[in-house]
Amino acid sequence: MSKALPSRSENYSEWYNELVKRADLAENSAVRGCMVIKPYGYSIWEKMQRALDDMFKETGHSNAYFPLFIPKSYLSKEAAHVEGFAKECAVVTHYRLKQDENGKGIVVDPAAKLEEELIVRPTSETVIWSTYKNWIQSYRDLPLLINQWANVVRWEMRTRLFLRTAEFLWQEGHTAHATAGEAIAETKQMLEVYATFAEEWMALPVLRGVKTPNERFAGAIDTYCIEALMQDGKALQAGTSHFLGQNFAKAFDVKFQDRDGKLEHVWGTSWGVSTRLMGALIMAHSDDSGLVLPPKLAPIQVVIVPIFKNEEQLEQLRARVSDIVKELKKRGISVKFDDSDANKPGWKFAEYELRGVPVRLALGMRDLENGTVEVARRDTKTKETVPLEGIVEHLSTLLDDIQQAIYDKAFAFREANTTPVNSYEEFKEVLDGKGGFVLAHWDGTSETEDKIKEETKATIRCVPLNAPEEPGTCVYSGAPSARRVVFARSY
RNA sequence: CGGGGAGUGGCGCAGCCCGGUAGCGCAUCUGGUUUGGGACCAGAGGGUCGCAGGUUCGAAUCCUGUCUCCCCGACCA
Repeated sequence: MSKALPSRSENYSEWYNELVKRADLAENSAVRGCMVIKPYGYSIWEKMQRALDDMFKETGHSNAYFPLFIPKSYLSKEAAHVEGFAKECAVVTHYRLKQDENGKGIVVDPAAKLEEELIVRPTSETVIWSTYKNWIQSYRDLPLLINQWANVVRWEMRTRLFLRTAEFLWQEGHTAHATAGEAIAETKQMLEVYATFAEEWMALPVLRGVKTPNERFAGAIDTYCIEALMQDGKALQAGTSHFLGQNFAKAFDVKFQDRDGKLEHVWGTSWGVSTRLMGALIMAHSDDSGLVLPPKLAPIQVVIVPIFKNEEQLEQLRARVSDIVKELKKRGISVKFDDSDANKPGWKFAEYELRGVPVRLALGMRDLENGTVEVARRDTKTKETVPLEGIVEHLSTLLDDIQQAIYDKAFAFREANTTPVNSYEEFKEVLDGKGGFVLAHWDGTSETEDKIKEETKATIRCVPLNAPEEPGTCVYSGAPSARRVVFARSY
């Protein structure tokens, strides 16, 4: 508890692991690959959920819930889809346990074998489309705009808290439309929702782009994504939005009658973000002292630490602070007054820094006399003494400033770590040096992408949506290319 | 699935090589002194040493088996 965090420069992944545990966000569970999200971590996730859910509602979506279990036969209806997920599915084969006949413990009752095995959902396209078949008959039933908040299971070989766990929490939107154009518009709209959320709430600049066929979602025609850059120079996919074409409509026979009375398959989309966003949030902003949280997602935005020698002094401070607390709450600013006597101020300072509380006030007798308070901001670790008069107003703008400053810092970092290269030599040099996003010409073939991945471990993160036309030649094959794509090593 | 590491009070670890009945730091509890950057003193509670066998008068320590977790790699949204 009193030891310092490992530093980022020394060992980035150890820093991350320790930070997640020490800041009380999550811990490993008894089940391999699964995590326990602790109250402090979960309250950040709840804030994310709230903001996203509001955005989904504003764009016309409704929440619903579909089952955890998927009949095995459903999964195999869309060929590319099974292929993509088959290797990481948890399967339920029995429905009963019984006492072990030779004494101790319980065993699976072999008599209780399921007729058809059930898959624990790795994603819900199949159950949902099998349901949509019954919900959709006419063009009047479209568009169908549904979202669900759920847990999913993907049996990953190697896991890391928040970034890749066997079970994770997410949100998956599944929509059906009358035309391809509408579905594509929906796909792009939701990508923009994600990008806006990342930038405005998480203070995380993201690239908007399209995946190459290699990186595309199993079963999609096109996968759009937002990609963020972490402080160690590795990329992290923060969200995806898929245009499914008519793939699932055909697999599950979902048709509608159009205005002319003709029967046609509907067009689909699906889109999701997960608790992986927590990992992105942590790795993008935090430092060697602990978490740095953007005010909009911080469970506690302002913490007030009283400095006192005895109960009478604490009473005086409490009297002065209670108005401030009331005022802050009135403005929707979450505040904690830590008047516990269990720890000294210095301990509290370190602790709230570790937890990423954006602003800390320290108030002692000296301040009461002078009518001042010490204001410390987490992102810059700077302190200033300001008048108590008008402090609420001051904090309100300060929180906005911090939100912006955190974004600006992350943006500047990304700019400094985005490098155009024109040869394969340069490509490898940048990757092994500073890392980050590498902008390079690519000939558009899977073969080249695979070769580069094999040789450098870098993948094409996306073809940016706003990529300017710029004729050039592929850094690997020398074949002509119309624009640069974004390469990086990634999580 | 391959390579490495580790299972000992709530947490982090030492002890194991060389067997003798478990120790340190943090945390907890009590009392006191403290309080503007991780306080100090005194006292107290808390562990069938991952599990199962074996060797031995005696096993945290030696032997065999087994389970689990973590890290690196392969795999992968």
